[in-house]
Amino acid sequence: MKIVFMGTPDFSVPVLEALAKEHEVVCVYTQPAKEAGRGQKVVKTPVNVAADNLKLEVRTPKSLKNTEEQEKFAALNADVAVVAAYGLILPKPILEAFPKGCINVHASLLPRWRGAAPIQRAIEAGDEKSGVTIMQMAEGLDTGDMLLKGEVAITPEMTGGELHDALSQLGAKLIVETLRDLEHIQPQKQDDALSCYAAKIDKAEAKLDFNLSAEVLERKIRAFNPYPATYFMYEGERFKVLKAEALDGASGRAPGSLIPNDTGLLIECNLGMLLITEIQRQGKKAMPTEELLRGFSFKEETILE
RNA sequence: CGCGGGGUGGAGCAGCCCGGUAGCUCGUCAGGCUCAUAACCUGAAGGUCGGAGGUUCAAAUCCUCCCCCCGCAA
Repeated sequence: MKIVFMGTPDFSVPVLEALAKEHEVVCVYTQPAKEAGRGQKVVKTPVNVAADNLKLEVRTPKSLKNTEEQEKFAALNADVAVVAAYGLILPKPILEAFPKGCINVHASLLPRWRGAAPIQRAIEAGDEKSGVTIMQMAEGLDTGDMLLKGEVAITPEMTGGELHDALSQLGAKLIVETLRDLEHIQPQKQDDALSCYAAKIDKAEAKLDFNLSAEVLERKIRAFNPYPATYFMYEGERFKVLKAEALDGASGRAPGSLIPNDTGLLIECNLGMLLITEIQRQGKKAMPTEELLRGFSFKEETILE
């Protein structure tokens, strides 16, 4: 089949690569390269880099709302467009440009977790499973008819990064299957009553609030690992928290208090205690808390805010 | 030229501002104690202080350039 691929971050790359193996990818749409990172260098998106390696044509329009871009898109005369975390709203003329329309690879078991950050939200909410849904795109936000689904169990230790990678691989596998059997698949409507939305991750959420329970915090820490990574402030310095264990019990101290102990960095929460097991100081690499504590000490009477 | 932190024996840190024989916690090795131990005691090995220049009687410490790592912000 002739396919137009639309995607942007790392998540989309395996999907593009899988498609390129079996089909003719006539063009790749991705977000424009922009200034990013230290030194504000202009950086191409991961999909752009992958497409370059595959020697595919790349287009990076800032918007698809104008008729000129829409006509250029339609002129590709593809059979279908595959969209995976592209990051742009697709107007109706785009959705209807090709015979098979636009098919989306979404990182959740729809209708649960429509929207921008389904991977992190699923872990944060304590879901026991996540997955990928391949769907026919419609005008609403992730509301189109579903074509194929695959599940991934969320284990008690799984991080956002790990789930991301697993879903990315699964998505690549499922989109290939979907295109193979497209003629025979019966689209299924989503039950809007069961839907919920995965709001974008706000940086402010990444700061740990010890007035929450240890259990909730542990899930957030896992969900936000590796990005954007949760943190707390200690004497003006930011400490990223990558991993932790929620423990039962209480020390009787105020939430946020450091609890002296032999094991490691233990923090009182509103309910339960949090044992930080992997941590990262500013300017340092992430490391087991145990290692940091060999050369660095937190003052015992500290109460983190 | 977006802002900033850091590279010190195997690991994590201190020392650098106020140049002058390299320190702490842990690990490793040897010995001791012990029914025993990731416990305790004693001793030992191990570092051209990221690299190259410069200043100086003397540089981990001051100056210049380079390499690598990371935080913020996007």
